[in-house]
Amino acid sequence: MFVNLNATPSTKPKFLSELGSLSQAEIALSEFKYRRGAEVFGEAEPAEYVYQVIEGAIRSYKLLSDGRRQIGAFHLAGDIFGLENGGIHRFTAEAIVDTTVRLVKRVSLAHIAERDATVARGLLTMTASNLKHAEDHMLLLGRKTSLERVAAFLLEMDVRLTAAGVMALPMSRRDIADYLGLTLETVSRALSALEGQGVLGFLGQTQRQIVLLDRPKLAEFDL
Amino acid sequence: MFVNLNATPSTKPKFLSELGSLSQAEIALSEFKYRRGAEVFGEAEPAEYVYQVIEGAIRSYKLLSDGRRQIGAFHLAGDIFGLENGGIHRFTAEAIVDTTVRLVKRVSLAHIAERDATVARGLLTMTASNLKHAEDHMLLLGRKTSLERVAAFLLEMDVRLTAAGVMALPMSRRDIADYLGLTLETVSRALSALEGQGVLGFLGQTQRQIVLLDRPKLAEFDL
DNA sequence: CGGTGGGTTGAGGTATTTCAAGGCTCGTGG
DNA sequence: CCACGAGCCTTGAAATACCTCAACCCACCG
Repeated sequence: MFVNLNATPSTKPKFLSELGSLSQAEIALSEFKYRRGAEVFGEAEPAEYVYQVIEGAIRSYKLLSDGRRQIGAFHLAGDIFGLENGGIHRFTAEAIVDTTVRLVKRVSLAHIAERDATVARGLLTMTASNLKHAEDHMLLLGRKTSLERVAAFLLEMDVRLTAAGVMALPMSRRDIADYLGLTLETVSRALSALEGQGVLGFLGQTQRQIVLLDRPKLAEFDL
Repeated sequence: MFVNLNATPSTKPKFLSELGSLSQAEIALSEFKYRRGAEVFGEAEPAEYVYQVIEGAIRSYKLLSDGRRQIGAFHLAGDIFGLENGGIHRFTAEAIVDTTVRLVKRVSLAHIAERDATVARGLLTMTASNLKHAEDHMLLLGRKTSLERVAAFLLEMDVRLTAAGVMALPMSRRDIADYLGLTLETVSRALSALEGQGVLGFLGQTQRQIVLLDRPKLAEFDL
């Protein structure tokens, strides 16, 4: 669709080594670029590739027939996404900002896993780690208050993308809201509340750069 | 703790064949019985066994420090649970009613998967199917209304345990509520509403036996 | 510059929770 | 055999956390 591609068969199968430290088998690798907002793949589409974010950020989500959206995960630099055991994608994936991904053909991966137990174990480990994330997120969505959700979100992102003391969020308030099962206003209010309590501060006026001033206090909100 | 055990080393490794049609390797198998309310394993405990429900029902859940509970799944006859890739349980599992389980030592399973690709694939398939369930449940918890959640729950249970036209739920309203991220009163009201609309009816006065009178109409509530 | 895409904040509305009362079933013990 | 309490469920009324609607601000961009 908007697949603003930029085919660049890479020569080093570095991707594999990320995928759970695998063998050095040769696999067709390419890099693609997606523009902000572009769809990488759609829910229920056959899964032809597995992806790794090189730079940028991806959201993967499900939609209800009336447009309600639930984001299941954000994928940041280094993350692998689009891995499906059955051959069908169960989320739609979109670039949040301009994003570069590396990709491998799913079938060739399955092929390799067939004879290489290390690769097979890597696939299992990745699936299990996605499962753990989903399980924790169920608890958040089912039982946590808005403040607790936002605090948990900040703590999660802090680990994943704070550099030089500041966390630069690629996603909008709406994205955060759809990840946390809230509205964007509620997210905004929770962030303001945390700012008011001196737990965090904003940098620049775009409000996407956050400095965590009091991590221990923030952690108290995340039960 | 309450492990009301009833050790009975089984002789037929039928368990394996359930686990994704695997090989016929010999594995130590046992059956255990848990009384209603008994804990099978606790969250964060080392995972020594993998379990299969023979008869009865299990709930697995997470707790917040203040007691809020989120049930991640119900395990009914035939279901396998407690499978962890890392060696630690991420849920507490309890018997909802008197329950018989079969169990295998986790390590021996991992051992077998090491050399038998079929077993390894079975583990991956199971993990992936747990993941799919969790992903769908995130959408439910994050974005569906109480009526939609209850409708989805009934449809899920209908597939899994309706016999002779009636669905006999093993779990209480509180369990359902903690599965759906609601309160027990809200669940009760939603069920009453569906009954009022002629979508379902109750059998007996324990209210745990449900007859689905209008499946298509019920499905309309599940977006 | 005007418009568009965020973001914040206020006011009011509402779905769901909380609190409370009452009913039914079942097991236990007098 | 009946009384009693515990567990479970339903229903009503009141409270509230979050949502909706709306106004406004700011940055960015053609």
